[in-house]
Amino acid sequence: MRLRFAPSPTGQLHVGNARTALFNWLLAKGQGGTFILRIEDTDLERSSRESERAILEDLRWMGLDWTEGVEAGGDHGPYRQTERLHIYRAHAVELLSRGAAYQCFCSTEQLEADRQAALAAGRPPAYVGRCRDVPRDEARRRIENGEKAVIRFRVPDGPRDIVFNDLVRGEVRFSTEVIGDPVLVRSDGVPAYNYAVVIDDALMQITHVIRGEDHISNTPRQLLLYEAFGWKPPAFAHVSLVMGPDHSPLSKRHGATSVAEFRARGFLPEALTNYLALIGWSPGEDQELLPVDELAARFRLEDVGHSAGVFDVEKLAWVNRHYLKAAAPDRLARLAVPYLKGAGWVSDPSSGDMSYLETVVSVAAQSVDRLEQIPARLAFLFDYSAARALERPSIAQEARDAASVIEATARELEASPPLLDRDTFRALAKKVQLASGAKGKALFHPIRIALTGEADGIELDIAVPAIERGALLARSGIVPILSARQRATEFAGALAGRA
RNA sequence: GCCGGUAUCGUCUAGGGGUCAGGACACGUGGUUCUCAGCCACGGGACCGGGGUUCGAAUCCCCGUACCGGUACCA
Repeated sequence: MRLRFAPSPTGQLHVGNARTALFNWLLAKGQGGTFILRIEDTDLERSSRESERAILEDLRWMGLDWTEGVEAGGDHGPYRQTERLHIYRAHAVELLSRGAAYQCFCSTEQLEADRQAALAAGRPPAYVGRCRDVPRDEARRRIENGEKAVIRFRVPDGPRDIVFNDLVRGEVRFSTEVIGDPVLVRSDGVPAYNYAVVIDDALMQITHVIRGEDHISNTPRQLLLYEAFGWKPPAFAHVSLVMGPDHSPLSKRHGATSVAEFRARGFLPEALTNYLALIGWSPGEDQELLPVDELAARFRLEDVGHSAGVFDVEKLAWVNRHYLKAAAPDRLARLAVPYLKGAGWVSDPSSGDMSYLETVVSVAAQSVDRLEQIPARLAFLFDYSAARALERPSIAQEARDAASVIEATARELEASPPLLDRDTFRALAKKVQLASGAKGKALFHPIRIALTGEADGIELDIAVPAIERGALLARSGIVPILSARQRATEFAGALAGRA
């Protein structure tokens, strides 16, 4: 079993295409097949090496590795279409010599006029075949005179149904009557998609073509080409497209659409792949969250749904939360560093800094949707300011009402060693309770406000020791973290100053 | 216009001639926690419409409607 993903390097890898790539990869992985990566860069104006590089990076990030193709090599290369021009040329010459293809000199203006006329008459706007019967030597003469021509495939005469068994949709049928002679080679000598794809899939011995539904009506043309060459066509499977919430094709105005954007927002690759697999396919047994090798083991084309699916960012976020909770602390810390740098709190973390970050990041990761939200969750550590907190009316109000708790906290902390674990913190809270008479919410919430500067956040039992350990960090690649004692003193002072 | 495809809760889906039409996300209510998030429990919510076949249709067939794709010297 040989499968391929063949993107055009004309922009970022779109999640819809990523899903198509994933389906190919899952099938190859699950069935012990080969997954091949080919680059379809025949659109010279829009293609770029930069896009190709970005797409390859996105695929690798998702874990969709290939053992044959661009940058991997293989026996059926080259794997970039612009490096295969000689191959397409040779096969076009063969078709021409057999009369299965012909040169067409029609101008674009003429073609457009034909199209409008056909539309007006209620006929399919297919090429009328004006140049079909230009004699071979006349064609040669015109070419020698410098006239531009495209090479068209000669669709066999007479109405005939082209039928194929689509592995996800079942039998699909098209009449040759609605198929105009397709352009194989453009006037600049570059092959058109429908031609290059057939040559490549055949020569690369692709056995299963899994692609987007937008290619389904190309399939009969391609089948005709396989027939003309006497080649056995691969099996085809057309998967539905991914839509936006309004059920129109997923596009920029729906927000993020590319794999790179989701990565930048802090989605984990295993979350994206797991979620993408769930659009139009179900692993069964009411299970949804499965490791990728398990997905591959269960994946079957026959189980792929027929209808288009809406991309649901909320559900992706839920899947991501699941994997965020499962991720190893050292990995989370590493992944969070760019975001913490972005906030200006981390520059060049030492190994001591990293082990500190491991503990705090992995706690923060328990309660966010995405890595991008981790800085906000950890702002209490790196960006504490009593004065700034008290500028917020609700916090100022609560602090005034609980002034005795805050003062007691500052006083007790003066005499206390650092609160490096939850028990030490609890013991201090107990002393504050005895001194102030407050308990429960009236006790802990003012302490939270004074020590974190925020009204909500991670559990105090964890937050306070994190503050204390941060304050003890050697001068490092992390901004200084104020100790609980400093915070309580600063807060009580600021509160008294305002009164 | 023509050709092709598709249709189960708001969304992703399971199922499929007789089911209380199942699960997940989201949503609502309650519980838990100093707080947010989370977690737990409970709850509301669907077979596109019309015909036909059948004892019985959401399921099979036909028609319609809606949506998506194609109709390129784009892929």
